[in-house]
Amino acid sequence: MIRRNAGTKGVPRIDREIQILDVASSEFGASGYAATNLVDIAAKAGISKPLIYNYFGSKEGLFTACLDRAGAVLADEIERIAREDAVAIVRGMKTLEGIFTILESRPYFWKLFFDVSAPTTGVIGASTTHYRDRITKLADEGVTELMTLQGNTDALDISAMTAVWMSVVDSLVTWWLDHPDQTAEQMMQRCIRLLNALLTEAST
Amino acid sequence: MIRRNAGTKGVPRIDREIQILDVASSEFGASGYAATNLVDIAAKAGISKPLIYNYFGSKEGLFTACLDRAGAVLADEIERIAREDAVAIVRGMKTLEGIFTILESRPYFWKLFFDVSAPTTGVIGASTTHYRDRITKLADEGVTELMTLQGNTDALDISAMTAVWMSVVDSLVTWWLDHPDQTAEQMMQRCIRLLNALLTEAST
DNA sequence: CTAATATGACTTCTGGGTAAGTTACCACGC
DNA sequence: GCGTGGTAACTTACCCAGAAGTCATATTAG
Repeated sequence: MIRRNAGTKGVPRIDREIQILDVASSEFGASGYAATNLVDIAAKAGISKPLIYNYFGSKEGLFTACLDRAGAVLADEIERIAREDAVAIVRGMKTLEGIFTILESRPYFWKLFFDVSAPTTGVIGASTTHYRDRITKLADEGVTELMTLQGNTDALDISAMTAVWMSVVDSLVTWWLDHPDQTAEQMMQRCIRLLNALLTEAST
Repeated sequence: MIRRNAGTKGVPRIDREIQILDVASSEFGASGYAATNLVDIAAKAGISKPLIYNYFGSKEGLFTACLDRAGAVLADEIERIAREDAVAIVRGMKTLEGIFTILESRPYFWKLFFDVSAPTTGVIGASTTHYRDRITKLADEGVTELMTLQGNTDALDISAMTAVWMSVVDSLVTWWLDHPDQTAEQMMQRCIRLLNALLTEAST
């Protein structure tokens, strides 16, 4: 029997993997792990489902690969910024700038680590926890610095503040997604204005 | 044939519905729509799956019922607070307090409206949009007040600030879910401390 | 007796996963 | 240059577990 579309199309495995990961990350990020199915991903990538299985083994494997790629990129960048010597709010703003830059072309990266519909066990749970911890640790570090300057060293307060901070980042990225005409520079200026509005309002 | 568990157990429909909605809301809230299955919900409610279908028709119907109940409770409370005369940050804190109080015994209510794994079409999409819009409108109103006091009436700034505010609420609720021993009162005190830390730090 | 509450056992269908084969390319001997 | 065999890239057509949804029937309160 003749299979019109069978056979190699000359795309090297590494390129195809990246292409699949791009599609998968955006689908997983947009709809969550459980609501995403591999046939759709394959269709959007212009390939067939078994190719995904050849390269990633399973749905879990694919998701884990997405997590590993996104986690490495994000954590590396945030770590780089943390090594600079800014503290407290200035450090926060610098981190924000770095994250905006990283996420500009791949906004869904961030969402992968906060997907409630993904398994919390097995490799996915392990990978999620690993990268989320790595990022959270850095955020926690910055928040601890800021809180300590205020004499507040309560672990729960710091933990909650860290969660809020991460969420603020998330919301700004999401907002940016809905306003793609904005540049990174404009986003930064906006953040400064918003911060000032909050601070000056409170001082009255 | 003898069916041990068949027959009424004397539980009126309305009570059973509430009981099912409680279990379902917490399951949907914790794992997302797509990752939740009705057999689990039935098991946790101590009933059989067909009873859910008798009362709610479908998985969609059950989720919609969860949304309608949670949405009404949340939106009513936030509207009530909006009618008070607090403005700016004070209004924000009062809203937060109201939300915490409402959510104390049912923290998953909030999550239902921000479930990316839920369908965006059909009755679920309509209900989600309806309540989310109702809540967002009130948030927008409060943020506009605050920003106007600063002389900032830029629509994009207000829109971004609203997104950040909603996300802050979301993150606090999520954090609370991870720390279920905390009371609404403790959450409120914590928020006040966090706000102060931010404000005093910035003024130095 | 009747209506409401309730279930066991079924069907249907979606979506994860697989077996087996097709096509293109490249290295190598001649 | 030219068969030829090995390998990498790729697909069709299928299997099957599990979750959505249905039906006929059982039990009991009033």
